[in-house]
Parts: sequence; structure tokens; C-alpha cells
Amino acid sequence: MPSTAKNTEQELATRQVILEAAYEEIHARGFQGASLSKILSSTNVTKGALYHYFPTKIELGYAVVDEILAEHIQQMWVQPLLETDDPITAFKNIILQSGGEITEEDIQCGCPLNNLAQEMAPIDEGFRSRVEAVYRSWRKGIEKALLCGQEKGFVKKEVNVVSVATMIVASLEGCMGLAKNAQSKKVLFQCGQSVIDYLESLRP
Amino acid sequence: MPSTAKNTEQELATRQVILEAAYEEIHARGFQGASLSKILSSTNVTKGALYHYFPTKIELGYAVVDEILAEHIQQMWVQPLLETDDPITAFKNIILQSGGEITEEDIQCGCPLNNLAQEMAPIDEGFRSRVEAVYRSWRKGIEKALLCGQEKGFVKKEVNVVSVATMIVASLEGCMGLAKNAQSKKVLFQCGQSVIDYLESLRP
DNA sequence: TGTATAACATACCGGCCGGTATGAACTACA
DNA sequence: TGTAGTTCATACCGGCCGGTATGTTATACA
Repeated sequence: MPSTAKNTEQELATRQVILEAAYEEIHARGFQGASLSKILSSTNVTKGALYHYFPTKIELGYAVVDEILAEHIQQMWVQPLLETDDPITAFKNIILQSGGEITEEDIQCGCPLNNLAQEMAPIDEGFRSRVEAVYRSWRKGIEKALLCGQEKGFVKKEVNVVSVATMIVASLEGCMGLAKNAQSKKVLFQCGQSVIDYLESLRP
Repeated sequence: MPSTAKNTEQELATRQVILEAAYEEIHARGFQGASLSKILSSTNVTKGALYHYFPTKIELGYAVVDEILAEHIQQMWVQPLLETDDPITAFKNIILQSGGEITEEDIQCGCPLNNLAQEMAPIDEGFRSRVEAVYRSWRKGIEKALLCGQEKGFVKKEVNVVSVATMIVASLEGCMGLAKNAQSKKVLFQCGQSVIDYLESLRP
């Protein structure tokens, strides 16, 4: 385990390669279905290297949540909301942008955060608490943006920002989930439009 | 395989025991994580009996979707909507009733339909299409009820019943998903209330 | 330059899991 | 009552999977 102060570029690079390959395998097969052998064969890394950086499969999974998923949600779904006074417009733009960039493969694999939540929450507390931390910071970010929007007059004063933030995340994950099973961009867009309509109903 | 016309009670009973044990194991561990040995040891059934009625594990899983999940959604979430002219009130009652009956264990395991959708859709087409059929009939049921409600003046004429039906299912599954990971009845109720608020906004 | 340690590489292991082969008991029916 | 098919029961198998033991090379530092 690289706990020394001095970390070379190479060692971090190998760790990162493992982490990203693990992320993709888990995204495609789920955590339980993910095979370490496949993760290794999809890279040029051997089992020795993997177990040098991660003590167990589950710790590798934890690292994927902490270092990849948390980062992704923060940058993609929270950051942009906090850089404006009109969170509804900002949110709409995020949804439209994500919808524009998404591929059929992405739809088939679904939201990696929701995947892990549904699969692992009842089985492993370590996963559950880590995923929960990501969800919490997501919801908190939305709440903060909505509050700010209320102060600046972009959001109805009456809305309960806590409930609404939860509802937004729930409906987004629900949309992705339905579209994933339908394997249909059309379902995703149709459902996404309903979420946008819901957001618009929050304007004063 | 019992394809004869005459099926005794005993043989159907054994099949049903297997099916329900499989349902619970899959609900708790997911399909890939479900162990045939555990299904058997949770009952008094042996592997010989299991493979007498189901050729493979995956066919057992299919039967769970077709014979248990489809039935459950239909009876719990569709039927009541079609027995009234005011679908919004009916839906609200279903949600409140479900919320009242749900246990902490149920929350931890989540919606069995959504679980299978998220886990299996990208991996196995047989599961995906079967789950999709259940979702479709669910959405169609809601659409029908909303249309009927529009005719009778209980639902706004402007709403697109197709989009709204999808949105309702998505937000319900999203709610369950968030509550499952939060392991929190409070999150479920809070989010459920937001769905009810959304439903109320569809009244004329 | 010697040496400790990091950074891998290779080979191997036990366990569980889905699936099968075989046979026994029971049942329906001629 | 003989017999064919159903309904299980038991024992076993090959495969993959996570994990480990051990060896080798590169690197940092005294």
C-alpha cells in the first residue's frame, strides 16, 4: 500500500488505471457480477499489482465510489448549480446537456451510483454509507441552490427545498432506471421533459 | 416438466414453494447474488425437485417475474386505479396504504421489480423484456386511469397522460430507491409526499 | 555501493456455485 | 397387477472466482 509521502507518477497512474477499469466493469456488470480477472484482462495490469493497491475486491469498490462517483456527481450535477442565481434554468441546462451527450451504451448501463445503491445497500453497509454520502451531498447541493434561488426571486418561496431536492434526485434516478430497462433514449427524453416541467412549476 | 393436463395439488404446491422462496432470496440478494443452495435450504425442497420444475436458474428467475411480480404490480398498483373515476385520489390512497404497510425490511430490500430491472437489464435480454412488459402494463394502466379521469373531469385536460404516467412510475421507483439506500422510512414518506403533491397538481 | 522497500509478476488454492447423472418412490392407468 | 411416467432425492462434477504465497525487478536513500 502506498502510504509513503512521496508518490511517484507511475504508481498513481497504475492505481488509476485499475480504478477506472474497475469502474467500467462494475458499471456494466454490477459489483457482484464484476470479475477481477476481466478487470485485469481489460488492462495490462496483473493480479499482483491490483492486490498491491487494494486489499480486497470490496475495498476496490469503495474506492470507485469515493474517488470516481462522488467526483463525477459533484462536477456534473452540483457545481453548475452553485455558480448561478437561477437554479431552475441551470438544472434544465444540465439535464439537456446530459441528454445530449448520453450514448445508447450509457443508457443500457444506467446511473452507476443508482446501480450500486440498489445492488449493494441491503448487502453491505460500507457501500451503503459511501453511496449515501454521495446522495446526501447531491441533495444538499440542490437544497443550497434552491434556497439561494428563493432569496434572489427565482424560486417560489413556498416550496420545501428539502422535499423538493429529494424529489428531484428521485425522479432523475427513476427516469434513468426506466430508460435503462426500456433501452430507449425516447423514454429518457420523455421522462426528462416531465422532470423539467416539474422544475418549471417551482418558479414564482 | 409438468406439461400434462392433469396437475395435482401437491406438484403445484412444491413449485409454488420454490417460486416464493426464490422470490425472497432474489429480493434480498439480487438475482446474481441469489444462491440456489440457500433457496433450497430455506425450504424442504431438494435440488432434484427444483430442476424438475425449472430447467435453469435463469428460467426460475423469469418465472418469478412472470408469475409473482407481474401479479403483484397488477393487483396492488393498477387494479385499484381502474375501479374509480378519480385516479388521483385512488393513487394517493394506494401510496398511503403502501406506506402504512411497509416494514423496515421491505425498505431495505427495495422494489423487487426495480431491483431486477437495474441489475439484469444490461445483462440478460430475457429479464429485460419480461420486466419491461410489467412496466408497460403498469404505465398503460395509469394512462388509462388518467384518461378516464380527464373525461370525468377529475384530471386536467392539458396533461399528457403518457408522459405523466412515465413520470409517476419513475418518481415512485426513484423514491423507493433513495429510501432503500437511506434505509429510512422518513425519506420514503417525505419523498412520497412530494409525489402526492405532484399528483395533486394534475387536478383541474 | 549496499540495502530496504516499493512495485509489481506468476502460480496456485480452496470454496462455492450452477448444473448433471442416476436412481428410488409414488401414482395413474391398462 | 404390471408398467410407464411423474416426482422427487443424493451424490457428484467442472469452472470460475476471490484471495494468497512467493519470487523478481526497480527505486530510494543512507
